[in-house]
Amino acid sequence: MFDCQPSSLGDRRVTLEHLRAFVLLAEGKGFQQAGLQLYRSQSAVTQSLKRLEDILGCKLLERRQGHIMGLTADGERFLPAANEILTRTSEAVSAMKQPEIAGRLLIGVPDDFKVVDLHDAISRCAELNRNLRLEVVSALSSQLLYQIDNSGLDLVILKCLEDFVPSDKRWRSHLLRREPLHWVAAQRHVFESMSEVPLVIFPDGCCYRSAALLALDRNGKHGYGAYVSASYENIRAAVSAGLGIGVLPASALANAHIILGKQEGFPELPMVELVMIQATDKYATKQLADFLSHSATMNPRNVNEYSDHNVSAESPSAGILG
Amino acid sequence: MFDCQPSSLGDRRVTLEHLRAFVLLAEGKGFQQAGLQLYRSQSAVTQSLKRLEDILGCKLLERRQGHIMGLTADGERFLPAANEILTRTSEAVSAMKQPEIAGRLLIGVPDDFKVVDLHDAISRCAELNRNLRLEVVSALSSQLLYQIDNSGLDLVILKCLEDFVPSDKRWRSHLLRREPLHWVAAQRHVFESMSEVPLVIFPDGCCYRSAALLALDRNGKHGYGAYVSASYENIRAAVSAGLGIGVLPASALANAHIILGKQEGFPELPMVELVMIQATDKYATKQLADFLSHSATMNPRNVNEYSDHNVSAESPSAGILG
DNA sequence: ATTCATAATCAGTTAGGCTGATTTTGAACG
DNA sequence: CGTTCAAAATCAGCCTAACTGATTATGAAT
Repeated sequence: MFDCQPSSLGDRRVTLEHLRAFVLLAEGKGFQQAGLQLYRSQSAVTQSLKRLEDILGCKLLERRQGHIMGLTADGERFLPAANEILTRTSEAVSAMKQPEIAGRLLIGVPDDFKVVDLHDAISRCAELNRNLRLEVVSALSSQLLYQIDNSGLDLVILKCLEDFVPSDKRWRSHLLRREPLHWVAAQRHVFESMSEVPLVIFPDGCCYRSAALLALDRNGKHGYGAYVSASYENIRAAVSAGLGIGVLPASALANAHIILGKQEGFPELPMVELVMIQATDKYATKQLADFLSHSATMNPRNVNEYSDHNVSAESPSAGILG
Repeated sequence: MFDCQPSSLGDRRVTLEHLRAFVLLAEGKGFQQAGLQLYRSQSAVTQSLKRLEDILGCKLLERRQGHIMGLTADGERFLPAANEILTRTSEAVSAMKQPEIAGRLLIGVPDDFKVVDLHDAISRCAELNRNLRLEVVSALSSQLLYQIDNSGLDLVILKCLEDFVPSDKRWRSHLLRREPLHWVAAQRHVFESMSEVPLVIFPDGCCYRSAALLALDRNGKHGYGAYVSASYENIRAAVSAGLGIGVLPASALANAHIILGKQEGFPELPMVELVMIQATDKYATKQLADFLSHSATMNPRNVNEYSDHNVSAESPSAGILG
């Protein structure tokens, strides 16, 4: 009965399952869908979240009864922590399931990609394997590929277009993430009406850039770099400021951005992929690859968080404003 | 049946209760004792740990069947992660139980105390309360006390002797930690045989220092600073190197250190306390104080970790001292 | 209004985990 | 060596938290 002793162990009533339910629900797919992923009934998910809310003493989900819902302010506050806890647990457990990773490994990561999550995952891996020495090299995706043979990289993570995924038979590669590429801008533009397209774009060698130029070419249009930067922050800011039309993957959109699609006459862009390549066949390389590919950090769910509060991007929270 | 789907949610079989059992057991108090703290039977704890070990696929505890036991290498690897997960969960949950902390608070922390844990807790608090702006000021404990009135500090954490705990009625204070102070050295020394005592000690203003000098005084001995430093690292190293006799709290001992007690004729030292004082009566100050005092980081269990592997500090290795 | 899609509710069932008793183990004695 | 002791492992039965399935409630869309 007195379940709530103030022991240093925290409130023992919350379980990881509660957090999982919440995190899944926070994606806004609904109770039914969440239940499917948890191998539980819709009813169970409902009760689970209710229990969690009871324990925390606050509502987490905004439910305008009936259809869809968004997160409450409290929910928004709790979500990052819940994700963090689940990620750490998942990583710690899977790290224990295999022998300790030891040795020295060289990792190549793209410097034109949002890599903070990646860095977190790498550092947690090092924490769980104290005898593992990791060295990270950062370069443009296009260059990393060439460096594999020269620089003795063990594991390489790079982004590329679905049309051109490097598939050397010597290497094992894993698809970490896959998402659509979009034309984005601050306001609506009509493709046909533009003679030249002012692009807000990454430097030469970036595959987003080549995809964009190729697509324009095919449609007999000419694009020019109105704003070029290797930093996501800058690119997003430039697009928001209306300096031109950007080319960004779904996860990198700021909420001020508008997607230019068929209606505006823009050609379709290919999917982009984040690929991990095992360049050496050391056992430790394989282990590290396993760790990273299983890491929840690589999960698209954790991707869509930016500096600006990207609250419930797809729920009708607009209602609050109007 | 197929409980182990490789979903991004991790292995759903592990529960926080498993981790709690493990963490408690890792302290080496035994299954019975752990059960008591968990309000469970010894049998339940045994089964819980067994299940965890089954799931992880490795043994965590070294059990020389019958009596006491230590951690296996795997257990050693898992413990920090388990602690981290429990700490974060506990903090996140208790943070949600109260309204968000907002505002700007000034915290004073002692710079002559091992404060990394404290810093971690503070930064996690800031993460859970994005509208809270925390500013940390570091100073000697003795100085912090005087600064309360001048510097507008909201919350002050300082160490002091049990004999002199500042207890102004205007302030609410919490005891965070309490532990014995010891004379320590690299080898055995006999108190009586020393004319002057070479001390490895913190600078003037440190309460360990005053406690030591007072104790020597009462016994008609004279001490001098053979090595003075404000850094714990330096102090420990100097003691290990045999430069003199140190005065350290239990949690700050390196494992090469020997405690000099009654047998050697050394006088008893007072207990030292880590005290937190609410200097302003803002609501946010109270909330922050609650957060920090409930934080598992403040738990003595998490304290005893130093650079050198301080494995099983109080298991039968105590025999070394006696 | 009707339909549809979804979430909430409720009662009955189930299974995971707990308890309490018992057995096993190893250490400490004489 | 056998005895005693303390602590962990094992086991069978039980209990409760949580799940299921059916039903109801709700709001949006037509």
